Amino acid sequence: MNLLTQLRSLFEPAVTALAPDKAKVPDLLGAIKPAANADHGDYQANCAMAMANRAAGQQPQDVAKAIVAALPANDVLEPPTVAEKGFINLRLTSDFLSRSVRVLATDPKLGVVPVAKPRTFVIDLSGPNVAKPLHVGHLRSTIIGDSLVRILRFLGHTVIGDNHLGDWGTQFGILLYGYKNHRDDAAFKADPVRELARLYLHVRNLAKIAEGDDEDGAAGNPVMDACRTETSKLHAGDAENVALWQSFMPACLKMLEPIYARLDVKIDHALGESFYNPMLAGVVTDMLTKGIAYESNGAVVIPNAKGVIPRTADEQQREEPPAIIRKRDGAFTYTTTDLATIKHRAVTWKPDAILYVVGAPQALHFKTLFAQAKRWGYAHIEFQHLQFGSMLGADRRMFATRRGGVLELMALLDDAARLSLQKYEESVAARRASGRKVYEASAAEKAEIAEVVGVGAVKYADLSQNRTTDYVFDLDKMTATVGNTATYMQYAYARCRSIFREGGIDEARFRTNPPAVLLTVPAERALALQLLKFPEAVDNAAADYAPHLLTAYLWDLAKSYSVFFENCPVLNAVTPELRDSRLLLVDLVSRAIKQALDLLGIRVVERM
RNA sequence: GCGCCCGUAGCUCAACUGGAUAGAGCAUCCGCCUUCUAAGCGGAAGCGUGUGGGUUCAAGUCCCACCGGGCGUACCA
Repeated sequence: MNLLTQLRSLFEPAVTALAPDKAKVPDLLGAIKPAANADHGDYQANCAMAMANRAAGQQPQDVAKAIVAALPANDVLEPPTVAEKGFINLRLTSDFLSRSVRVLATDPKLGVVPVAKPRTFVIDLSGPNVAKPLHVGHLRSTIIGDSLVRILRFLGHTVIGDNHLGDWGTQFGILLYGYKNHRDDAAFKADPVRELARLYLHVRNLAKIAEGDDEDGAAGNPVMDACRTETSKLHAGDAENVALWQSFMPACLKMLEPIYARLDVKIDHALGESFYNPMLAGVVTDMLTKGIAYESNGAVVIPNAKGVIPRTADEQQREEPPAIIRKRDGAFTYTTTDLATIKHRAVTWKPDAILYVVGAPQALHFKTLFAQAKRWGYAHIEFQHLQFGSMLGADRRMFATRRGGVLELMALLDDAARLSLQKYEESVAARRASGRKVYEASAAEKAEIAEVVGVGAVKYADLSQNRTTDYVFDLDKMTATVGNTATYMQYAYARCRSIFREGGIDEARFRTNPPAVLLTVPAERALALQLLKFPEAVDNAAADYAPHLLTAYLWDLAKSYSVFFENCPVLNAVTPELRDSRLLLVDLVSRAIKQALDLLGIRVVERM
């Protein structure tokens, strides 16, 4: 049960009775929120200020008092206090917290109730270009998308993860050109993936010599022109190119498996650009027929989001460009593919929403795409471009394959695991030096810890921020072991488990037949409140499609637990009842941390 | 030129449909290991949110202008 929901329904009758404008009641109830400052209580109701009719001399404070007076009798809240400016401060009763936590212990979903109206989401995530190793630039889309899949699914929604592979684009023209002109047969036989990656870079470099830093460039670059010709031939069904493409694909797809396995990411479908290729001509025809697409300068285009196709030089200066869906040479574009994809998804899965977890540079593309897709017949679908900033190299420039030296994702994870192991060994050495008890992990356990902590660190670093700004990639910061990091949460989890292990206690009884919960000191109360906020955190993360709201919750929870851990002996509690109560809290904390981390796609270890 | 995103402590970032004295972590300084894991805990110091206006009972949040940065801007994806 979501605490906020409970509080809002408690306030609803009083606020409805006193609100001058009944239509605003939902907004007013929305102004009940967690206290900004713990000194003010657990929650606060900020509705009185907006309700007071100052013109009539009504003071917010008086309205607040009236609301409080009209609240139904309940044992949820201590008597609310009213602040000078009209804030109503709410503090949950200890009894309510105790009871609620005890109930929570029996709930496998930790208080999260399935949504009343499940929706169907398609989440477009990861989207690597096959034929090239994944690099750090794909990290964000993959793990943010995966986390959203997990969160929405946990809430009871139907979620379809779809990996829109780049398996048909210009990079295949580059590969075809490279393969035909520069291949090393022995290398291709030995490791096709590496050889294709080499060819890709090699051709880029050839083009770069002719053209400087511009990746694809305009007509006139002989190498890129040749590549484009290969792409066109492939798209036109040229037998040789199609055969080569087919021979490339298995290796390309196989290359993706280990990285997804290591990231613990499972994507339901991988319908790439090639899958949609046969539908593209039909899309263009249909859009032309329906009067959505037009011919312009020899190409077929759809209007910009405003519905305009700027034609004059002056218009082109002021307006956003249209999107080309069929080029002058007859080739289709990724806009065409995306339109076909929308149609296919709409027909196949009948989604209520399609979420695109794609970088910010594509904002204009999606703006145009969504606007015209709605006109095309998909106005009932919620389209969201969940954009994120680019990862920058140490030179503050965007990572890009063409510059070479791009950190491949596998290598990144190797480095992260290695760094994590190093930091773990240092920590163990320090503990040993100070005479502290040290858990002597076996080599196999150490390897497991390094992997779980290292990969977790990389994921958490990304998921814990919701910035649309770019950020500089810094592995050392990502694998930091202090502060708001995955390691801190994993450590808190291990400390929970350690208590049960040391005490030789089976946690099952705390879930099936929970003992009474005693909240005797502030650390226990704070922990209980934090545990009860888990559903709220999941709801918030889902509502905003923002995993970082979940990491913020985890951080608060783990911090509360660390304080509890310092102040509250569990196994040596003064009475058996208090011991049981605290064991219940510890078990719940471990479950909440594990569950929240799982929703982020991050694993835990029992000891570290 | 036009459009989008962004600008919050030295650094990295929060701040939930505008709401109380803008919060964390890192780094710095001080303190805490005979008790369940010190990858921990407690404390100190540090910003008034790029600038200038405006709206509002209330602005980091909304509006306008400007400054600074990033990205995009019809035949790459």
